Amino acid sequence: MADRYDPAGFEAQWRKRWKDADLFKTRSNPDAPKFYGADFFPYPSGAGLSVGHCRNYVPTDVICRMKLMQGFNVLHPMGFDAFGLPAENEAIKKKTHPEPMIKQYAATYRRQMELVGVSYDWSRSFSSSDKTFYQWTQWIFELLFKRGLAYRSMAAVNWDPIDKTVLADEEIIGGRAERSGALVEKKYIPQWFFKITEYAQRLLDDLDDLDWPEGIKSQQRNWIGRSEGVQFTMQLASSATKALHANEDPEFVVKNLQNRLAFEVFTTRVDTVFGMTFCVLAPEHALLEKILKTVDEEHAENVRAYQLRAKTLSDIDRLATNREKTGVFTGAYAINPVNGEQVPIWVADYVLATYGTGAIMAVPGHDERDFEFAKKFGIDIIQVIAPSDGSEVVLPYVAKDGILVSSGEYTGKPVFAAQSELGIWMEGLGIGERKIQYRLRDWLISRQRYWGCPIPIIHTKDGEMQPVPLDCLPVELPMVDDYEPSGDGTSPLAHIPEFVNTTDLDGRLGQRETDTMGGFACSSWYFLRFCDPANDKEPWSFDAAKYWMPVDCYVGGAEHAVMHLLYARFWTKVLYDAGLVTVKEPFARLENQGQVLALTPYRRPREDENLEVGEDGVVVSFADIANYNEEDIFHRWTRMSKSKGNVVTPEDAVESYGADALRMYLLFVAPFNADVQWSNDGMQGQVRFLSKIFKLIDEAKPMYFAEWRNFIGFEEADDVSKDIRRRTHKTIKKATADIDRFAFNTYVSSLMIYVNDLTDLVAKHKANPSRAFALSLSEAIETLILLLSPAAPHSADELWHDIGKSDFTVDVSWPVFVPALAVDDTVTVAVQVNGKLRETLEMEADATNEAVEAAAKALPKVAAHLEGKTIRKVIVVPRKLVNFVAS
RNA sequence: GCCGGGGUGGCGGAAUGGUAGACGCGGUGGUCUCAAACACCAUUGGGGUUAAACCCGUGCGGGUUCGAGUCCCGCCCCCGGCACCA
Repeated sequence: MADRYDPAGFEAQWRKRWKDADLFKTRSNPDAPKFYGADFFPYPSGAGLSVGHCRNYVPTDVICRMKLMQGFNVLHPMGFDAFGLPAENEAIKKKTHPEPMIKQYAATYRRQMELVGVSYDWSRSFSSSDKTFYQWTQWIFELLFKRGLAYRSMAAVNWDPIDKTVLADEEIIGGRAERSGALVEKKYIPQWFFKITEYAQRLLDDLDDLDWPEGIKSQQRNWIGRSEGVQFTMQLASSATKALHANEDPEFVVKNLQNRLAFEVFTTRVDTVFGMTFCVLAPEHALLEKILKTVDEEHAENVRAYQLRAKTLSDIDRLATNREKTGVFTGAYAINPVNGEQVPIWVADYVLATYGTGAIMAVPGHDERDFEFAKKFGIDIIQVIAPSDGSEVVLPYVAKDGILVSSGEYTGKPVFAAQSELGIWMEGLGIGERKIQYRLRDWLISRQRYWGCPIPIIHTKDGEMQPVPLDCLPVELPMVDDYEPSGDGTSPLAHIPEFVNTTDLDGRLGQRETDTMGGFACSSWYFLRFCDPANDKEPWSFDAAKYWMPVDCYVGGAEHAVMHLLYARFWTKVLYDAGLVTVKEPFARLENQGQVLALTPYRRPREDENLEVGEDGVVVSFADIANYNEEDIFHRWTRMSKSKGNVVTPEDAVESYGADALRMYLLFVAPFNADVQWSNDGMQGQVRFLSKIFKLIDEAKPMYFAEWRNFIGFEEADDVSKDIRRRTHKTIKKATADIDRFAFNTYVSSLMIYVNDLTDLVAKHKANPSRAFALSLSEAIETLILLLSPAAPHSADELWHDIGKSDFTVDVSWPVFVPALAVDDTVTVAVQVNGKLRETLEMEADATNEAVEAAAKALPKVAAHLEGKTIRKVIVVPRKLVNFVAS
């Protein structure tokens, strides 16, 4: 073996051997447990992979390789999220078609993934744009349609005037399109939705049992946004009857106003209902039309003008933070059902048409927003909740800790009691009900774009919608030259007569739906297809999904915390309800990797320059730095991206340092979920470590005895051999547990410690090794190589081969921890006086507490600190610590 | 503002309530070399000392405990998400 570590000399060779042996083909040993490890479905961008992407794939690979060695049947697949806007936009830009383009990009991704030695089973790979895949995406769409979970509805959508497409709410950041940066406009067109709201409660409840990061679960909970409250009816009082009922019994009033105009309000604070001094309708509220007919012209005019303004205001203006409240009085009044009081009805855009009922009761005494509004327009503000301790408060008092005041017969009741009693009272009267409201909206799936999965629906002459018969699927995306957005808001497919014109189930002329599905549809079930990717009869066989699901470990970026994961959970639940899968949740465990940041040079902007959003300087290329004054250049850690020119590719890294060094570096540099700062020095450190291992094994090889396992039990162990075995088994325990808990940095560090220790021991004993030493060293060498194998598989196989083995390390059993061999003979005991460390003490591991205490007390330093003091108490933690409490 | 995650040497980071700073990077000194790079050895939280002893140290202020980076209370700062959700 070369004494210099030379990855270029062996890494490629091993990759070829793995491929020739079809080493990573999914195995199905009937007696073995299964492990399904998956990475998020990547879009294969034209820029190719950076080392940043490897930060996702390498750790998943490590845990999958370990599971493989532990005897699991491992499903470790990779495929490509090929449909969607990014691909389409790039193809347009490059004046090519997305189909061949994406194929080529995917091939590059695959080549790069193979270059770093990731153990995917490529025989199971597919792209979401493959007919054999999207046929089943359509199949599932129809399943949803038939179950009443897919519907079409006229809806205000977010129109991106640059991409000329409709955006989901989630694709908009601060009123601008996430991708194009365009100011988003509103547009009304018919849209397809999935009824995810029907699953809101289950999506919320089932989060509890998932082994996911708390932050992600919490984001999903917020997104679903459950709130409990009361929805009740507000009757309108005409201005003529305004004074009429002022002092009458509320129940009488309510009963006698049944035929009037009315609207519903939802509140989570029904306990504050006696504090209502006005109510507010959203400008889009349907009832306004009717209300305006009952009021004088001046008020009606004002309201109409306000409605118009609200409509033309872009979302960015309307939702701008800290914006002053606006609104107008309608001239009409509504009746507070609990006390018969009449309150003015206002229109204001701080009430959202899309949440709750689009109308609220306003209690300025106990709600910040209502308070602000009342203050501005001079509306009464009254207090109906007071702190339990009787203290004075400044309104608005929004805390729920308190009792009701000035609230009729409810005065004196605690907030929580009043909430439930008022709810029950209203239910009894039939004017309201206790209700649960969700913030979650239905999932908008339509895209008016070409490059997506066609929605398999036929519109008949009578306006009926029929699902395309299952045996006619897939509805193929036609291969056309011109697929650019039509710019009129319809899909490019709408302009292809051969596609649109078809016959319906009854043989009459019909038209195909021309919208395509957003990419989230594909990524909501691809993990099921991996279970049975070649199936041409059904999307997956029940048994295959039953065997492999759920994904045991799902790894990807936290940026998909809400959308992808929520949608995939939703589809899984629907499929569960349909009896097609046996799991209610697709991903048992989720891990989010951190990003890889690169140090990027910037220059200070010139005075007249406009900066990119969120930037405080202009990116300069590394080559250009020399052209600027030193004081005008500064560096930032930013995400690697092509536009910043700071990308390090796997090719770069592998060429300079080797694939294993790259893998080791990514694992070691920081905890898995933390962002890391790319460093060539860090890479060099891993090269150093790997070459240390090669050197160690080269040194130890003369003492290596392949049959150690058959003899080690019969040889009397000396202190050194016991020591080696102790270190070996402690390292097995630590490495195994660390990989399982995604603590890859400490896994690598435990190997470093192990290598350092072994190197010292070998140097010390190689001149005169005992037989016991050689045997335990042989165990150590094999263990080291095997423990290294998931992280640095090329090196491990090279070393394994070098000590005379002919199999691949992934085919060898993972080392087994033997607790008895890891037990310490002697331990270091910390000796404290009054909690301060004064000395340490070597003791036999089985020394009694008394012996330890006596030995500790006898230590000169300890004795000095105890001098002249009385020992009040002695705390002995066996094998760890003695603490003398003295004064 | 609300929700979530964090704040530990020059840097990345270790640490079931029990020896803070494992492991690595960088630095310093040395060996090798004509020289450099690589590599190797030693050293490396701050103060203090010839060397020790000793003192100070995990964002800040309190508390619980024999003992707190770790638990509790109150703040400050950073990162991510949501943002008029009634």
